[in-house]
Amino acid sequence: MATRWLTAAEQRAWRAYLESNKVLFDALDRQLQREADMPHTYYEILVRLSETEGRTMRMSELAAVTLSSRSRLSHAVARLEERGWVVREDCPTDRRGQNARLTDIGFDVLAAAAPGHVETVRSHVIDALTPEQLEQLAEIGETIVARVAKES
Amino acid sequence: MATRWLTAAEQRAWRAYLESNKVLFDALDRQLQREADMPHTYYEILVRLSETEGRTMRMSELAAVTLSSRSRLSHAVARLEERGWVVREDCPTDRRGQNARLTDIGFDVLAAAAPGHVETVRSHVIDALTPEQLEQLAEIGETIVARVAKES
DNA sequence: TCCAAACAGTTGAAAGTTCAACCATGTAGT
DNA sequence: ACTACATGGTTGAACTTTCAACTGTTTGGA
Repeated sequence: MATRWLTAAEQRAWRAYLESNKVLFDALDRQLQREADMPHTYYEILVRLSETEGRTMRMSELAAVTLSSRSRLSHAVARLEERGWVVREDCPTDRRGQNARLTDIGFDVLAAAAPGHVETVRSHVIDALTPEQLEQLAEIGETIVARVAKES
Repeated sequence: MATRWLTAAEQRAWRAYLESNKVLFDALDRQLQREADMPHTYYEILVRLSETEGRTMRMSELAAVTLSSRSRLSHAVARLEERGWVVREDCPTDRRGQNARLTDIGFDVLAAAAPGHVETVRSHVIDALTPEQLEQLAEIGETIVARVAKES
């Protein structure tokens, strides 16, 4: 079957999406790296842990909610543990399992990093768009997530 | 000044955007890696070169249009050169300069990779959204790009 | 002409990600 | 109980990206 190449309008949308992603995550990563000495993925791990009861989560679940592979998470948590921001503990109910727990130091680090990060997200994205556009963005994002999940 | 945290609606949009990005680029990278043995960034380099007169571009310009650092591009082109997909040539008008040129082999590799990639982009994004949503996405992306450029 | 600053590009080390292989534990079926 | 398979998680090697330092070239004045 012949390839259905993108039309001009489709290309415009696709390239705008690609470009906005790159410049945006570049900026966010740089900001976090500069002000909090961590990449965005690590920030997300800390956020998820901080939002959980007991600031503790099973490794697999943490990998699932942060959308990272178990391998990636394992390496990442190893680094976070070196810094004392997270500790690993044996899971009491499943001897295979490990829990990652956010330490008090890790929580403080996150609390210190959050305002700068949120401010950047706001100024680069949230405050740049109208409420209607934010709603559209949510719809579009959710549609893509659902579609990709279905395809693969 | 007190941090202006995200409202529920803002969080929904932001997290949907984050999540769609991750699952989408994960899927795209995996598809390209599997079917064409290259990451998405390399694909973009080949595309840009293929679209240029003479399939040749100055390293700095190529870095600019692919939104990558000169260092990153330098490493990437080194790998592409090892594979014979690109060659570096001295720039005739500026002895500091280097031109990257897409080889015939590189062009063929790109031509072989493109249909599968476009098909994936279509099925995961373009065909999942309405024409209105694509237009919205273009607007949103362009707004973010302009904003980030202004901020930094 | 000479010098300082800017520019073009590369390099090596450190950090993050991916992939496949691996160990240990749990689960289901016979 | 035994076997086979699935699950939870880690590891090391290969690869990509970042960062800072570096070489060589050009440019714009004194």
